Amino acid sequence: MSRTLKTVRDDRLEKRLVNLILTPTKLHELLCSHFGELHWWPHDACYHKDCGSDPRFEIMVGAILTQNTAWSNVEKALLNLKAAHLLEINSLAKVNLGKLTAAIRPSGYYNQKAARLKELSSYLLENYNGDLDLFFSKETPELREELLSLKGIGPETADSMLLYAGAHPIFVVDSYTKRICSRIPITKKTCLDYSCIQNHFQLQLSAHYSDQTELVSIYNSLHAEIVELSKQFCTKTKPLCADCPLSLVCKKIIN
DNA sequence: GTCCAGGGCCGTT
DNA sequence: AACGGCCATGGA
Repeated sequence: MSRTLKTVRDDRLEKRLVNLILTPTKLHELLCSHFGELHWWPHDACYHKDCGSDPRFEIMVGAILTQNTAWSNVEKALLNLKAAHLLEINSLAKVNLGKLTAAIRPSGYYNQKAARLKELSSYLLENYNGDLDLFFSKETPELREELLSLKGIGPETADSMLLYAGAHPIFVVDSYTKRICSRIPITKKTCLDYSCIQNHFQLQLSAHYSDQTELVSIYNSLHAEIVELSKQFCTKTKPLCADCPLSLVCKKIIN
């Protein structure tokens, strides 16, 4: 086979591939039409109501508690914390470690997580006098670095806090998102690590939705949709491809 | 009984 | 840079 012929074939293949790549915008449209508009952080749960504290701090606490943990277990811990009036920066910063550990026990990894909550609340108290308005008013990249500098806060936890508590335009990548990206190619080159996926989603979506408030809303709902998709269809071991809202695109792209 | 869930840290290669 | 072990509960 001549070299030119091979190149032509490769070009065709490449063009086909480009057309078949699932963009984040398309993904959102497909999922949104199936699930409807979702907003992920469970703000309708009972511990959110009348707790007399800042819901933003509760979201930050939840972000730490849910690390590699089912949300149902996190709810129990949050209810315990609420009952003990610990969903507040000042009280959490000064509560004794044993009491805190006991309260968050149902969420698992309670020794680590207790230390992480202590670190977070102390940091906010000492550096911002517990003022979350002040804290979240900083620029996104700077804020992200600050959060990442705290022990126990990695990329996903930091980004969850930025998006869901601070309404900053940051797309959260979790194990579900990575799973979807490993099953449906979203770029020409392989893109599976945290920052590659995040950059790609943010670049593509921010070009498509220019309004910042709308962008925050899109990041929020798309993440929620990815979680639902993964839980209901694109499961870890035996995915239910037959009923999946992405089945047509997925088949087309992979085959 | 086994697997898994909205990670992240730390030590080793 | 990449990988493996570790942390721990509760529901399916």
